[in-house]
Amino acid sequence: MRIGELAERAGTTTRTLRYYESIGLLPARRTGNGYRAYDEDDLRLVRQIRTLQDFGFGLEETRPFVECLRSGHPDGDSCPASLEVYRRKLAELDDCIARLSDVRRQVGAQLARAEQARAALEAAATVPGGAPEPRCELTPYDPSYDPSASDVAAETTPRG
Amino acid sequence: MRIGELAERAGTTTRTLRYYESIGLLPARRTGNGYRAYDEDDLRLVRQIRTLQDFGFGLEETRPFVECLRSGHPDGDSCPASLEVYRRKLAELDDCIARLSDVRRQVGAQLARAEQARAALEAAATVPGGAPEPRCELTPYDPSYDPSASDVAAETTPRG
DNA sequence: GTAGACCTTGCCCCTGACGTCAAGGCCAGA
DNA sequence: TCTGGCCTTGACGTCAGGGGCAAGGTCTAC
Repeated sequence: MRIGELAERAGTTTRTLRYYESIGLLPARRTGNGYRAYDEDDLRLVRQIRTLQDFGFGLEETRPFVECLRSGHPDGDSCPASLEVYRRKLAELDDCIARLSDVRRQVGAQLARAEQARAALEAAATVPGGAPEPRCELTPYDPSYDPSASDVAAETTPRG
Repeated sequence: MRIGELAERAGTTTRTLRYYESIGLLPARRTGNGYRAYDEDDLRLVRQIRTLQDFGFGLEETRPFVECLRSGHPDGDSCPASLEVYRRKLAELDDCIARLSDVRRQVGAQLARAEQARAALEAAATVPGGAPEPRCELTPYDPSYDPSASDVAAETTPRG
């Protein structure tokens, strides 16, 4: 099949598939006229990649799974390198969740303190204020708390 | 004070302060020769920004706090807009933690399943007597796989 | 009067995962 | 033959938060 069909069947875009090829993740054979040619195995590779991406894996982290599938294994996680990525990802997730929980606690404490201070002020002088319009922009969570830690989970990017 | 001193006292760089000015977060007065001039209040603003950044706030999210300080309040979170940012951040954190926890659960399940499948395979392969020796950790086109992998004692990354 | 530290603006670079043109090639149907 | 759709490569933009360097201006100390 050609790139348009693969993109449609895999639920992605042609631009994405060309990008995968450009980083060596999904090489494509070519037909006589230069068009990319894919088969059902390539469709499975793309689906494996997208599944892992939904888990927040970066593209580089999907590489062992893709290689595993391409070498003939029935599942992308049948190989030790894939299991290692799983384990590293679990450790990253645990670390990330712990840090976020700590930040949540601190921000919650700051909010409580500031709200109490405001309540005290407003009790002193009752001043009606306008409702602050909340911005509806979705700001993604920032995993770069530690600049040397590889990041995880870009779930808030509208990809799906 | 000039930009170099402010950067040093705030624990950041001159480049960062110029960047803040370029996005309108920290405007600077100018001396006759064009140098940026800052005072102690600006130092407090920068420290407020850095504190919030340590919590994972984006620069845009620090803006209400900075403007609150600049309008004369003793704390950056004395204003309703700042409180609103706190609350939105808390909601984001809760959402993010929930999603990451769910992903963690799913990845953990995948790992357990894949490990069991491998154990079964190796048990079956050991009975005939050959070493399993899977060859899927080869990643031929990958000069630098994970430059920032911290620990986990990654032994299955040959990388060359 | 000059060395050297500090300042200015401006420009290109990086990450990740693509989106969005632009200019042109290939092919099937009317 | 024309039209329209799909394909190609290439280049630039995005978002955040700056890093790094160049060319040149300014100030201070010796």
